[in-house]
Amino acid sequence: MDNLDRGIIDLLRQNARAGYGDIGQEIGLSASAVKRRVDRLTADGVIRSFTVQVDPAVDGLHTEAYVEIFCRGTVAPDELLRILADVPEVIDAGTVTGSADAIVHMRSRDIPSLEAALERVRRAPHVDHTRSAIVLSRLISRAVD
Amino acid sequence: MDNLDRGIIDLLRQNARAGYGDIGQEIGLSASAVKRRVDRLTADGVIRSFTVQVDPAVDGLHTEAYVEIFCRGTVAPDELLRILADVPEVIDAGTVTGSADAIVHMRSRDIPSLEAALERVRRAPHVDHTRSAIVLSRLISRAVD
DNA sequence: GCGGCCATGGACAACCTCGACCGCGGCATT
DNA sequence: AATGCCGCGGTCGAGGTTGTCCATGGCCGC
Repeated sequence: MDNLDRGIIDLLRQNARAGYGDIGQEIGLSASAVKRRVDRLTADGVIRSFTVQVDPAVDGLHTEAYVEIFCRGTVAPDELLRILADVPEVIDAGTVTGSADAIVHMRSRDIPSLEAALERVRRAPHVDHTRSAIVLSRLISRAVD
Repeated sequence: MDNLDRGIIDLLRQNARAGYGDIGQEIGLSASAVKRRVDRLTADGVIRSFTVQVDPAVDGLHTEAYVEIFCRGTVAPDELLRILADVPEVIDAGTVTGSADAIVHMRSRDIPSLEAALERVRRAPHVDHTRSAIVLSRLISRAVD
């Protein structure tokens, strides 16, 4: 993981379909050297996946919420992960400091489907209650993963 | 925007470097038809960009937090946007229902730099106070934008 | 029915990918 | 210093992919 790798990743972030030759020309490497490095970065898990950013409105995913999860007793992160992994509406989630056990970012088609997804989380074992904040207007969306 | 387009986007989400021929075989279209549709989707802004998902730990961005922002009086979303756009640690943010005015997802190198970024937000005009939940362990990270 | 419109599939040249092979430089061992 | 090893980059060529062209066929309004 050197400056060359970082340069390759920067370029791929801008355009993941860029040719190896083009990338190489940019950072001063041959096409095959670039491919080798990209393969290595992918195998090592540095590059998790090649993907596309799609306009969320097109998916009809207008409705978002941040949900705090409060559990009964102590719950291992693995437990929470198993619950949340089954809910596709969950975009990102993590256990947190503070009174809540976890915060979950959800995105859904509309309020009813968001409510349905929320209900699935609420019904999970150990989950005591949740506290939702529905997103009114998205201000910033810079997330890359 | 039909089922074919949706199929193409689904496949590209899984692997943005997939060949047009492969995609076509999957959804029942020729390579050229697929390319045309991808070009159109890109031109129309449905596909915003082709990108890579990189392990955040590699960037040294280990530290995350969800921050609720409470303002004095009423603040227009534009105002909040201007404040938050200047803070690169902000990954995503939105105004929300509930007692907080906005929720902000931040990612930073370490606690001190997170604190510094938080301080910039707190000092902004109209911001009364904030409430932070630092992420202990990331459970899910499916966000694509 | 007819013409225009649009999307598809096929064909082909240009281009890119990807694996094999080779050379170079650093490093440890002898 | 010489040797062998290892990682890394360059070059090359076969095979696959891309991107453009054109002909075809469905669909709609006239």
